[in-house]
Amino acid sequence: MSPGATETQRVPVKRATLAEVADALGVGKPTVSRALNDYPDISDETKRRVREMANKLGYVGSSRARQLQKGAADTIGLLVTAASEGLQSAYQSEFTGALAAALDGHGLDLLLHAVQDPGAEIDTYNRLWQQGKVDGFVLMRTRNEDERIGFLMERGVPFVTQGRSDLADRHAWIDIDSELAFAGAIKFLAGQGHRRIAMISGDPNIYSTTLREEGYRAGLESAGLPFDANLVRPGDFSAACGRLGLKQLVDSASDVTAIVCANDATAMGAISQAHELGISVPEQLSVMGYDGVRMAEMFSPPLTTLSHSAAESGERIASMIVGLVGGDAPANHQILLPAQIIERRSTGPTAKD
Amino acid sequence: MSPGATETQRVPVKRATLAEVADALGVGKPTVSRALNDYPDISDETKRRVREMANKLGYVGSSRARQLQKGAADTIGLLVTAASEGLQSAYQSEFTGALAAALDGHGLDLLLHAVQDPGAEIDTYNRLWQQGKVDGFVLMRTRNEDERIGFLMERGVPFVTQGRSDLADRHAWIDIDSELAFAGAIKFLAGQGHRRIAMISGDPNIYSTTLREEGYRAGLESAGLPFDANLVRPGDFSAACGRLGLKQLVDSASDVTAIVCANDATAMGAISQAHELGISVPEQLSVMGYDGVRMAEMFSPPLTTLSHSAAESGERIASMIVGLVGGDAPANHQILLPAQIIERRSTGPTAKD
DNA sequence: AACAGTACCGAAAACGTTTTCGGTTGACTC
DNA sequence: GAGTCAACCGAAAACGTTTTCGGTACTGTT
Repeated sequence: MSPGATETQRVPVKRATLAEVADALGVGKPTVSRALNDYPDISDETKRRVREMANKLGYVGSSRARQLQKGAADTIGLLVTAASEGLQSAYQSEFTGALAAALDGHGLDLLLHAVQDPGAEIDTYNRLWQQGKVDGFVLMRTRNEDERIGFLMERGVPFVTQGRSDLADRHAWIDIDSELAFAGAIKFLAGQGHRRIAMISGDPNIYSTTLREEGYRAGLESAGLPFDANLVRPGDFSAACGRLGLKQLVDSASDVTAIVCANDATAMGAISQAHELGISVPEQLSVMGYDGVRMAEMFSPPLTTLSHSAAESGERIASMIVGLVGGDAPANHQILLPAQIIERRSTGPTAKD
Repeated sequence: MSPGATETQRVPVKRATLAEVADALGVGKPTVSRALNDYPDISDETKRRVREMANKLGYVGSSRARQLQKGAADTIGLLVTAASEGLQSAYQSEFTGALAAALDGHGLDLLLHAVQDPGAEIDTYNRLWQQGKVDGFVLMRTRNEDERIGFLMERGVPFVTQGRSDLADRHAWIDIDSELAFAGAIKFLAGQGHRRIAMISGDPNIYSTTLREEGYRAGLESAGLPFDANLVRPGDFSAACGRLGLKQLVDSASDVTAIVCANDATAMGAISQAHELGISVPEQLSVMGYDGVRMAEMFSPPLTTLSHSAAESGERIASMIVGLVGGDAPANHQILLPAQIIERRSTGPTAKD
């Protein structure tokens, strides 16, 4: 009804400020601040009145001013490199979603940054930290000689890695016991009669790749099977390398009856290639994945895989980073979670033998 | 080697401040500020000296203080609802990665927030905006009666939606012409001899779902095929609904020879179910997806799909939101992009007929 | 020699919180 | 009735930038 009604549409509604709430109530700013933050030295009656008025005015404190004063951003940074997998990988994105949800539970937001130029990665960590846009970081997929870890450790920046590293005893991490998992996978396959079990591995720069290969090797050994270097093909966690790896294995080692893959995407690629080559899964060839992404269940055939929970990893990491930002020592925050075999229909007893 | 070496580990390195740079140079703070921001009223010589010293001291301006003064956060918010697909969906996560990368190109960061309780969604938009943590939003997957749109419009908050809405002429959006795309898909399938073409649709709450169905219908009409309501099955963009939908179609309309799906995940689910039922794709049944996610290529059989580029959508949206935050009128920012058929091996000429 | 004009720079205010430190009130003790 | 103590609140400073507004010094003009 007011004459200026039409204007309100475009005018960016001015946010209420702390001083306005204080003035409206005839009290001081600190009183309002402390009342809203539930300090003990404000009477219940005053708290009630303050909250009421704040509500009435639609007051929401400026996080910008709060950040400046408190020195905290209530935000955790997560960098993905556009070049490498980043959010392209199913597991990584499931994990990212879970992490964001878990952080929300702690009142933290997640700052997602995609770095284009790999050379600018460290700079970006530095900038986000120095600028004060984040209170800490989560690092996905630790790498061999991971320079990010040393960089952040030197500066005392709180961070948690997903995956161990060479410096694992000195920083916070969460990881899946992939070594044990792959050893278990071999045992499982050997138990189904497989004798020639190949592996399509992951990106050699990723720390966990070596562990997975060692698990494969250990599993072979404990099953009394010989290790044959020709049976482990390099990869990069993509579906494409699964296709390629399978092709190579078929050409060079046609007696292989089972393949374990570094992750689900690779396994799907391998199966897809097998189908094209007229090899039926699991009748002629068993294929196993790792991670247990949602899509694995819907693949054809549904994928047998080594599953671990992105939601749990996300929650544990969220708790950890909260602790670290609060001043906890990193060495107290190290968790190794197990993966478990989910048997579906991409594996089965071998026909040969 | 220095005696205090071990201490540096934990001491949070104090960040250099603007005043320190100014003092070190014997100039005033505004000079440093303007020099670093390349204002014209600072001599080149002074700029050089300031930059040099800033570099030497490792100075990186506090974005907290800057935000408070400038009133901008240089951050765009993206909310995903944990309940619905969120980052679980392959296309959504590809798009999110692309968006983050594109925003980076404009000097913006992306704040990713996962809302747990759907009822708190609007509150979260409100909070992030009022707090000043973000300068604007990107909304994924517009819904029917999308309350977010009205809420943000009323408050003059800059935002871009991915997908149109009832209020499409009054806000900024980018969308794929899915109606045209699905009509094209039907034409394509009809051209291969298919006469009974079914559809497994998407989440009925999502705005685009209706458009896709209308495209299906229009395609049928222009191919001279009758519309049969029993041939369109409801869905929710998941692989699970693809499985279910296919099962139902096989049971109730066994003469169907082709199916278009609301997205790739649904198509993969449908194919996986078909395989289990002993139906071969594409010999007995053609299946088509939508979105063109990366995994589609690696599926078995590789998926014929209506593809559109997440990277392009991300870039266009990034440019748009930059403009809007800068004060552009929303009505100038509306883009409809085409999808194109990528023919792979999940479709083929029908055997019947 | 006085003036206008230009190029460069600095003091102080401003952004909106939280913290520090002290001040006022009333109840309670001896 | 002076003194002590708790409970509650406010003025001013602080966080680290950017903006406003003006000031100085020099150049060139009359």
